[in-house]
Amino acid sequence: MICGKKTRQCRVVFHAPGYDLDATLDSGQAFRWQHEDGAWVGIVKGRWVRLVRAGQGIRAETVQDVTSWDWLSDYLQVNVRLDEVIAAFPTDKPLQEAVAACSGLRLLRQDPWECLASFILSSTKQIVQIKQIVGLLCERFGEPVAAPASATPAYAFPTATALAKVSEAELRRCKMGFRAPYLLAAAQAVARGELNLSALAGVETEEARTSLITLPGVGRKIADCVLLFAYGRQDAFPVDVWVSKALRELYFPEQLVTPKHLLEFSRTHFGPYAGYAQQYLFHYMRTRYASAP
DNA sequence: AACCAGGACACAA
DNA sequence: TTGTGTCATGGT
Repeated sequence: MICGKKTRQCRVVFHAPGYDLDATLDSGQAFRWQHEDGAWVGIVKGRWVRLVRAGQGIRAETVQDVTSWDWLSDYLQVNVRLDEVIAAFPTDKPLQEAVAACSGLRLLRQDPWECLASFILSSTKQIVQIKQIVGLLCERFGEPVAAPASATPAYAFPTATALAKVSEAELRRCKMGFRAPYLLAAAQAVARGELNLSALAGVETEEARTSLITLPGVGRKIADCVLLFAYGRQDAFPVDVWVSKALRELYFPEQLVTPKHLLEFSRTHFGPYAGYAQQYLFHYMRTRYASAP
């Protein structure tokens, strides 16, 4: 680890051979990363971070001295043995093709509140639009975060407490439309302690899912996103329009399959890392025609 | 310019 | 239990 004392900048390199930053940071898990001249800039746990591939590793830069990098290695999940995850996948052709096409794609481990709020805003929105909404939300209601002078101003993701005080009309000005009352209700539930997000880390997946679904605007799909992307429940399998399309086209071509059947299939077919498999299928579907002739 | 987007919900049948 | 309309907004 090398720290530049004069500039207060601090750097580290995580050994992460094969880690695909582009796929991971831009695959609809997190919505705050921006691609800027070959690097990814984002805010993690209230810190400005710049990430860039460096040989077999990922170089990270912050603006403040950092004594421990656990917060970032945990977020990026650089220590997860991806080969073991993939080795545990079923060997069916569709999934193997997805794995081959998206090699190096990983699941992140995000902050529960940011993840929950972001996915409340995600319903029937394209990823670019979700990024825009989240960006506006942070700009208007998030605390300023120290960033390099040359960088654009940075803001932390607004806390539940901060958002709980905001009016629905103000939220709607962030272009979130009918999702505004949902976000506000979630913020208030968390701020009041009616929903303890920290406590969810210690309960069974099904119980955590039930708790999340009590929130208005949070159904099975959004709950599973939070369980998978924030709580590391790798058996959670969010089925959105893309994953639904992937399952239908790749596993049940020319067949009528109910959503319930798809959910049942997802629970039984993909094994202990079903959530990981889900992310590969999602990204595969979204990118497979992108570079086609 | 229609169509669709990492859905959820109330209500109908 | 399963199907349909609605919600708000902007990209493609």
